[in-house]
Amino acid sequence: MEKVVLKYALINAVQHGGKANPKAVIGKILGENPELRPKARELVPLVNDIVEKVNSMSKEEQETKLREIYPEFFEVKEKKEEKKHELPPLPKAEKGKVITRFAPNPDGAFHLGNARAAVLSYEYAKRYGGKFILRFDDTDPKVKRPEPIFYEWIIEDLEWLGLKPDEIHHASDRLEIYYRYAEELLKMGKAYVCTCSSEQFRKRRDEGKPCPHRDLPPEVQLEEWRKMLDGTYKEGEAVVRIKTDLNHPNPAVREWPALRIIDNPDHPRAGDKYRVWPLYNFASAIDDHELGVTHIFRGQEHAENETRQRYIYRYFGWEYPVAIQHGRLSIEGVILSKSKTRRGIQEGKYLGWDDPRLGTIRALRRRGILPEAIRELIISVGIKKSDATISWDNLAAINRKLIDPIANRYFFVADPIPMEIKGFNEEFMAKVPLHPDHPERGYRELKFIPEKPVYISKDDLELLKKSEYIRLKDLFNVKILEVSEKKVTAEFDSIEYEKAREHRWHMIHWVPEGKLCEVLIPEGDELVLREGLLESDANVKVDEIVQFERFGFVRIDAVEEEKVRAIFAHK
RNA sequence: GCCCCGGUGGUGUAGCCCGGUCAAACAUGCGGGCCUUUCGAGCCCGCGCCCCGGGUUCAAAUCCCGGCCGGGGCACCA
Repeated sequence: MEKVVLKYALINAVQHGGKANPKAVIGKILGENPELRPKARELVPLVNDIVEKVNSMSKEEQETKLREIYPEFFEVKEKKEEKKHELPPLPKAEKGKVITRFAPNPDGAFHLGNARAAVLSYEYAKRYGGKFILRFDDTDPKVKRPEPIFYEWIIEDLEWLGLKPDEIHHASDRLEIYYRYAEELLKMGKAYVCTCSSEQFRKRRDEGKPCPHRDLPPEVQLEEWRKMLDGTYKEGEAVVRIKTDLNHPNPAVREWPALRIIDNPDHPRAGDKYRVWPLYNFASAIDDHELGVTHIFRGQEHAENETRQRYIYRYFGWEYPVAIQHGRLSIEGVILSKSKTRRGIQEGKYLGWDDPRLGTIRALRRRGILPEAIRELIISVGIKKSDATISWDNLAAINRKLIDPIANRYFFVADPIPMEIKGFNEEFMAKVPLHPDHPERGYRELKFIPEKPVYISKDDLELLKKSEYIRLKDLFNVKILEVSEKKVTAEFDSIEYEKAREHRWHMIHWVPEGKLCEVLIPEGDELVLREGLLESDANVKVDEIVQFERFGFVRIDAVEEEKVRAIFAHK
């Protein structure tokens, strides 16, 4: 045993600068030799002893000794396998039998926060060879009123993200189904029609007392239910409640409401055909069962709803799906809230649901974020109950890796300033690859003409003030003579790139002439507009993601006759 | 007020269920270097974390209790 202890003590000492830590040594020994665990108590003094001896040796002695008793230590080493971000296995998941669903209310655009549930649902369904269902939970024609356009957008955005649903359902098509189950529950005495005012009801509920309608017989309940359906009761006058435990510790789950009346719903799909509408918990509970959903992914805010919905599952003897709640996902400083977004659009602050400052999927797409980047981000964030606020850097880093190889390079000069160059009297064609790592993609050409200025960016002015020489990238080296906000004067120095490198001269981009280009840069709540010149040879197309060298990656948003508009993605 | 969740470097995640191989991993960020006709990419080095306090144990990021902090729910919203 002493030998074993000595070995680990030496290893520990060698690994940690000559000083072994007895606790770590014991841990290591017991970790790798579980059969010694019962003897832990005897081991401690022994280890302390040996560690003390080891620590009094010099580093060289330790190493020599270790080499002598355990030479393998020096052979193995390294081999650090990188494990990819991967989702953990799903509980109770059987191959081919996993059915997940994404159930948005089409009352606003799909955003990154919603995407978390969608991506997880899709990824797991795919992983287990199951089915992914899109269900529009559009049962509130009043407060969170669905709008036709969002039904389309959600499908579009989902497909853009690569999450094509296997089935699409609309809760608003399924009212008859909810009615049937509601009647069933009324007959079973598990639900009742409550005509209390909400204040009255809340008071009783908080005291744990039943409402007077609760224990009326099923015949009466069905009679009342008719009156809800046929219009005898008006909006706000009656509601179907699910019986629960009146003393449930959380008053919020007691006797929760299942269906209510909306007088003139004017629902975008169902019109005025129905006046009794289910609430979220009722519709969702019924649908998840009816559609055979096995695994539910949803936000933490729904944790309590599971408790509510389980009552129905218990009454019908159904098995509740595996429900996984995740925390909220947001991006640093980006507004995701539908109501705030809507308000901002109405006030004219945002350009629309795809304003690049927003966190909607459409906005991210418009900025040049790739769907894979969003998926990767969400998968790396994983299933966690705590909220996650991702930084832009993080998303940008993932996205950059994806777009760097595909984005062609161009020179864009923001806030151009003319630079007059003396001392070079021939035309000179700069030939620059579209992508430095992929010359096979071709070249772009920038022609220098004597007597005509080239344009450089105001952003580089500081650099020019500090340097005596500078290289115009892919052209030649110049000596700076005069610098002002209006004009820069320079003198040709040399052509060779090597000279610039040798002297570590800074390199800036430039443009002999160009087309007008504006770049929209989202900066927090501001949308900064930068205007400048894009090299005239740039054959960019709408939707293309390119890199403006030394400026950043952008997505081309519009190409007009005389002007290109781009949206800034990230550095 | 009542009821649920959570808390690991600046940020995000892994580890926690089942205590030891965690002197805590990965990515991003930041600092430095190499390479490179971009301040891009790539490569190398460095920085930086278990919310606090008790308890259990030979041993706690991990289990238990208390506190603090954060998020969410308490709608005839989803």
